[in-house]
Amino acid sequence: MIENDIFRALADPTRRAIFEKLAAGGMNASALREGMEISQPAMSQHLSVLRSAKLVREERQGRFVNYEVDPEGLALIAQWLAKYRAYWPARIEALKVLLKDMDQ
Amino acid sequence: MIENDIFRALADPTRRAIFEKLAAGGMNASALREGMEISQPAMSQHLSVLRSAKLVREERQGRFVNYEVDPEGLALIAQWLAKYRAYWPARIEALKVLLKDMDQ
DNA sequence: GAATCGCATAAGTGTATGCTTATGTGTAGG
DNA sequence: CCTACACATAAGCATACACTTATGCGATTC
Repeated sequence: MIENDIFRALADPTRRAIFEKLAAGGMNASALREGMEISQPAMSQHLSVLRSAKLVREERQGRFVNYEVDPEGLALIAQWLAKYRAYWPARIEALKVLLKDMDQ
Repeated sequence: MIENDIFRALADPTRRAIFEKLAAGGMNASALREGMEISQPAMSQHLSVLRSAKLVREERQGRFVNYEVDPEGLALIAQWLAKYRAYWPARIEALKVLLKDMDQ
């Protein structure tokens, strides 16, 4: 179940930080480690978890591996969230922003 | 960090099932257990986790405790998701549904 | 082609998590 | 009040998880 992979992946604060960093622009694993006080194997393992959750995707570039946000994971979260739209409060600021951006 | 509580709460499939059940209508803990093969303490513990994640809220009714979906948790997920709207694919079906529902 | 670099994988370890059984707490009813 | 009921909490246990160190594997570079 992919939903399980997604929520489990996001349950770890380090992985959310990695994801947020990637959201600002794709980069390789070494660049991701900069300023993050995390070992190389740990980063590799986190990226593996994010990858199987479809939150991140990789692209080999020589001996580097460039990582970037995978929209598929985000879309799946949006789908999950949409199931409960009956319970969304009418005027949450985030939703207004969301609406404005999607209307474009 | 509430984000942490939310994603950790949703990382468990049993808790997502409980949440989904409550989304169909509020009910007490005993009613929730029906058809779920889960012990009474386990249910109580799961509800406690969902409660501290603001995904569920309680309302005492005599010796029963009625549980229902708390919109606050869902709104927080929406906020988190909104941060990455730049990566949402243009025409995901779920997002269209989402947009349609939020408009008007 | 040997060394180095970027990254993945293996194996081991402490801690968190979800369960269990047992017990506590508060409310309703006879 | 005394019992029964709905639920919460405590304590213990097996497993999952995030980390570590060590090693493997391609790809570049000299």
